[in-house]
Amino acid sequence: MSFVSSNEFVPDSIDGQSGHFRVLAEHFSAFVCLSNAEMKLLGDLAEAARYHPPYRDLYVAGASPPPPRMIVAGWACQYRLLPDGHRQIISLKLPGDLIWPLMQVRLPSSCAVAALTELETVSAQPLIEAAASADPIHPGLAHATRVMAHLHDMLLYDQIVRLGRQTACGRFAHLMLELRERLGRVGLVDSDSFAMPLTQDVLADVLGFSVVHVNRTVQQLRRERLLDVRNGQVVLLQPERLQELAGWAPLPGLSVETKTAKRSLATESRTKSEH
Amino acid sequence: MSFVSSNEFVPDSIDGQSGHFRVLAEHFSAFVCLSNAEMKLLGDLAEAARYHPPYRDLYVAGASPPPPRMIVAGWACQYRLLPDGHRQIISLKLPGDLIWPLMQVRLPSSCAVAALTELETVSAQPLIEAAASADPIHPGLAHATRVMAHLHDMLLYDQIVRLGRQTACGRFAHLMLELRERLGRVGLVDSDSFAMPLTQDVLADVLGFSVVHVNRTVQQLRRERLLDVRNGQVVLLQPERLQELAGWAPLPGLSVETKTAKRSLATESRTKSEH
DNA sequence: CGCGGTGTTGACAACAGTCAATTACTGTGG
DNA sequence: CCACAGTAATTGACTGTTGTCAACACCGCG
Repeated sequence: MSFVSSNEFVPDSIDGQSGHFRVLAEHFSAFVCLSNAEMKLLGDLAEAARYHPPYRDLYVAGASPPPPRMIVAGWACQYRLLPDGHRQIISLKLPGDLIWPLMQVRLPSSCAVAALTELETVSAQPLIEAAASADPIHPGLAHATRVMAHLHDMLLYDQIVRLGRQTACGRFAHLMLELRERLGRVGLVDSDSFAMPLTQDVLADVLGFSVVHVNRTVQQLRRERLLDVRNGQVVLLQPERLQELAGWAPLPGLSVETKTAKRSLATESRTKSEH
Repeated sequence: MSFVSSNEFVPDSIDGQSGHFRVLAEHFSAFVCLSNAEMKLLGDLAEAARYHPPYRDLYVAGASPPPPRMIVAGWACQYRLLPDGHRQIISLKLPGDLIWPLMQVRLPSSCAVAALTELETVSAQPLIEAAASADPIHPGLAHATRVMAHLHDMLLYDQIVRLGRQTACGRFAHLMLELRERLGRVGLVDSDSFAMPLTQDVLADVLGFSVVHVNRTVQQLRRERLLDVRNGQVVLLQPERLQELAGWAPLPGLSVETKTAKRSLATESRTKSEH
């Protein structure tokens, strides 16, 4: 899988096939130790990448779900259009991500999926089948795929918290921290810096802002020397302060459990007198 | 299952056991036709309801997930607390809903779960097992459970769109329409009116508002005679106008497919010149 | 009767969207 | 090499929305 096969239907190969395998291998290895047979399966998948041009819909809301695929290069998103013309991006899909998380049942989704950049995907059918099986041939792939599905849900929760309860800067910082973590799992982060091929227009639809306000927020974070976003490159200048600003907490169960004081709803004392 | 068994650990029985069975049966029947054996299984489950007092945590974020349970009476919610003391409710859990949607793998969730009212739940273990099995003994239960999991994801998408891109009134109206639909599936809606046992404080944390703004929004909708919320009872006065206001679209695949003009991201023309 | 929780209201300030214009960057063709 | 067009980023002015604070009304309950 280290050779680059002829790719006649791949106008601009974003990355070599070996890069595709690397993404898959790194992403799965982040959750589980794979056997040689499982590695080989990923290698086989990586050889049959399919190209998708940028800004093209991969799935239209309400349609019958196509066979599942996994991104090996490029970014995509899941989004919804409102009658008034507004768009909300539900989630960003990065290399290593499954495009349709819905694996339990083949029902149409209320969200469309579109490529945000040039995109290359491979079939995820074997992974889905492994994860659905009670006694899978490839237990490592099965487990990792289930973990990824769980992580997808956690990301949706994060997105809800961002949109519902965070300030502009906190929202932006939180998203950048999420991207660093996710891209880090597939080896696309280099010392708190990573490529983010999103226009401010797209960022606005992720964060629930107007384009202008995305810009204002970037300016402010830049002025305060917390992070820099420029030419599709993000640099986290002060990750610790960003985490504080964003109320960032690492996902439980993946890294070490943080023993921060957990306040329950019952004992919640968000009363007026507290301030 | 029509008799009411002695319930010593149920201080205030919200509803008889037969009511519990009714909720389960109606919810599953909304998606699939159940066999007699499957009905019997639900009946057995309904007899062993467990009581939870209001405003008590059922699950603390980061903890190891307990065995899955399904609500048969009362409301609960999944929520997250931020370091600054703010709370965001991720999703509301109504009668018929699974409390932990995460069925693929037993990993800790980043969100806590709390009862919002007096609550009664039954074990959902048989349902989870059926849904996980490739060749389940109870195919109806299996399929319905998978559909519910899918619906849970769709609800998260709706929540994201509400928080990200809808106006205050639209947000509120959208939530009320969602509740009508969900409660309608378990027979808890009576001609566009239903019980909603939520304080405005809780609504604020669902909708990402301040309490004051929830109140303002309710007032406005009431003034415009679109809906009325009073004493824990919601009345949708003009459902059609509310749907328009909320940009409401029925979920694809469940009811008839609406053939509204779908605009793709690629052909999107939300340009400046359009206005 | 007083108390605590909830709902309601008004005043004010902070935040965020809209509009419109300008600048920066890119690739194209001459 | 430059002019040009098109996209993206940036900025300022203004408006509308939403949060905060503070006070008050209502209600069930002891």
